[in-house]
Amino acid sequence: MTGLRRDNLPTAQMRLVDLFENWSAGEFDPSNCPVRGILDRLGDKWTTLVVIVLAQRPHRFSAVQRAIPDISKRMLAQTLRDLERDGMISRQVYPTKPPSVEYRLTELGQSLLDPLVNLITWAEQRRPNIEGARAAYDASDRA
Amino acid sequence: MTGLRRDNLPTAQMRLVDLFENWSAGEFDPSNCPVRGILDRLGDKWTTLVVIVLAQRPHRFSAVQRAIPDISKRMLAQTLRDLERDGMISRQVYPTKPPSVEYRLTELGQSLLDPLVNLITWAEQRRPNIEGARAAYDASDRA
DNA sequence: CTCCATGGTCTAAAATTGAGACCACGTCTA
DNA sequence: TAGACGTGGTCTCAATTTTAGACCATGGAG
Repeated sequence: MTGLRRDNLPTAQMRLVDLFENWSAGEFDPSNCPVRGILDRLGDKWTTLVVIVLAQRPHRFSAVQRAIPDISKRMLAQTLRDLERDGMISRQVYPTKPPSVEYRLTELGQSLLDPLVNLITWAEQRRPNIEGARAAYDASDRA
Repeated sequence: MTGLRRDNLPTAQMRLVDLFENWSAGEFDPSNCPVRGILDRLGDKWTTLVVIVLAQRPHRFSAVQRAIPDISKRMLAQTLRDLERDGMISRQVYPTKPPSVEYRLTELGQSLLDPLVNLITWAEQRRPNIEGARAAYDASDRA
């Protein structure tokens, strides 16, 4: 019940309602939702950070590691592999001794930068709100 | 070497370069980066999905669970608690028997919808590219 | 009396992640 | 000539996180 009144709804919300209805219509299998499969990867804790680093300029494996000191080699290798598989970055091997490998954003990877910057900008702008809310919550008895 | 030429750089990338330089300037401690703390939560695998569900309308605990069948109660409870702590959703208890609890987006939560929709739109538009890249990668010997 | 639904918590098992050793190779230093 | 170092990783084992599902108190319906 309580159908949704779509008038007076902000644009983003309306869009989300539409999306959700479409998903639900096609017997929405959340674990099969393609958008979710993509969003999941972005939420990988390391993925966005690596993309931001590669947005500066192409990096070699160990340069990325230096830029993100607290990533383990294991996860860095995996993150880079996943990003390459998704076509977001390219991997170029130079046959020097020892061989060096350069990772760089593809056009697809570049195209992620716009929405990513939007999100970061939002996080920056809303940071005071969020930190305030956290402090208030922690000060209350629920903490 | 290869300092960055900032002319001819797309806007988003330039912005990211600036951000990164600011971060690095202040002896960038990635584990202390506030924006990262916020982005980490959004990448929580369940967080965005819950936000999308609550963007439709307020939901009760079990309604959210029905909307996202493959989330465990434990993680749903935790995700909702974290979102409440961050001031993104509000929790309203109605003293019915048994008591029911309603979760709804706050203004802060609503404000996330815009960047979130951008990201989802990007994912939708680029889905063919990404799936194509995945198929190509898996078909190659690296798989 | 029994079953259902409410909003969770708790425990044990499964999955993911992290720390760090290890590798082959060549080059630089002593 | 012997070590040590840097390259881009992989491998193993331990620590952390997530999941599945039992459980709880309450009250209403049958």
